[in-house]
Amino acid sequence: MSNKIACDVMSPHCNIVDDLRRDMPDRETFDQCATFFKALSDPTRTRIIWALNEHELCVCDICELLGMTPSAISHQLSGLKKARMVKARREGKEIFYSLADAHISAMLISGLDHTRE
Amino acid sequence: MSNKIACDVMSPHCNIVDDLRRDMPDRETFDQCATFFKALSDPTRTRIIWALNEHELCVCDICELLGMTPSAISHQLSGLKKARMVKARREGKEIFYSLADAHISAMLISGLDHTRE
DNA sequence: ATTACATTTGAACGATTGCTCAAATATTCT
DNA sequence: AGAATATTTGAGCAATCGTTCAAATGTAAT
Repeated sequence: MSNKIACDVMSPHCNIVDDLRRDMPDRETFDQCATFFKALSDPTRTRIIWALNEHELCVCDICELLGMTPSAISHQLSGLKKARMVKARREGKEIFYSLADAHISAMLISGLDHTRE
Repeated sequence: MSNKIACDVMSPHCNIVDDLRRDMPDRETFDQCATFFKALSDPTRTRIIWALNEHELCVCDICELLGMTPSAISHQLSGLKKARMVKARREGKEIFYSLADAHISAMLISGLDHTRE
């Protein structure tokens, strides 16, 4: 932060800011929270999550549904898996994906609801 | 999409995919939904939204609270405003920001709850 | 009018993202 | 073993992101 502080330290809202600082969750909480929302911040991922919420699916089902490359889908799934939003199960040559827990789909649903006002 | 389709069109999950395709909301719905979540996908923005949910604040209050430049905060606020998550009100030299509607804070709160397990 | 303060703006930057492509890996069938 | 299918992996690339910096704008006080 190279600029000097924008407003006077003795600003009238000084105590409000102090109160907020006391109550505010720590940085790491916000970091994790933002990471969680990031999983839902791309339309390809929201479509994948929507689909997996309806049905366990293999990579190739998702490719067909979304009209995208196996590679593109696999990359996204691996990100979602690393974020623990999705889990995988092998069955022969296919790998079936499903949602890791209910929070994610609940969040997506309420995001979709909000979108449709 | 330049690769050939990954799996056989006559795959056993063919009807499932067809069913999903029928029920799936359209692309634009997912685009808007992802845009909504994108607002919450960065820790600076989640902290701003958290703070505004507690109190209407001017830019400079937020700067002080987060230890960031007015410019950085202003850029983020302008993004949030364009996404209609935040509204502004001028009072003399200061501009006070507050949340545009209750959905946003509800979403953040449940994200934070999920984060803390 | 001039100064001071609060905020915005736009260019510039390094970092990250989402995809493609080609190659690798894993599994099944013959 | 060898071919076929399903998926993953890593490099590469354009696009976007979040911040900084310098300059502009808007408002109030002197």
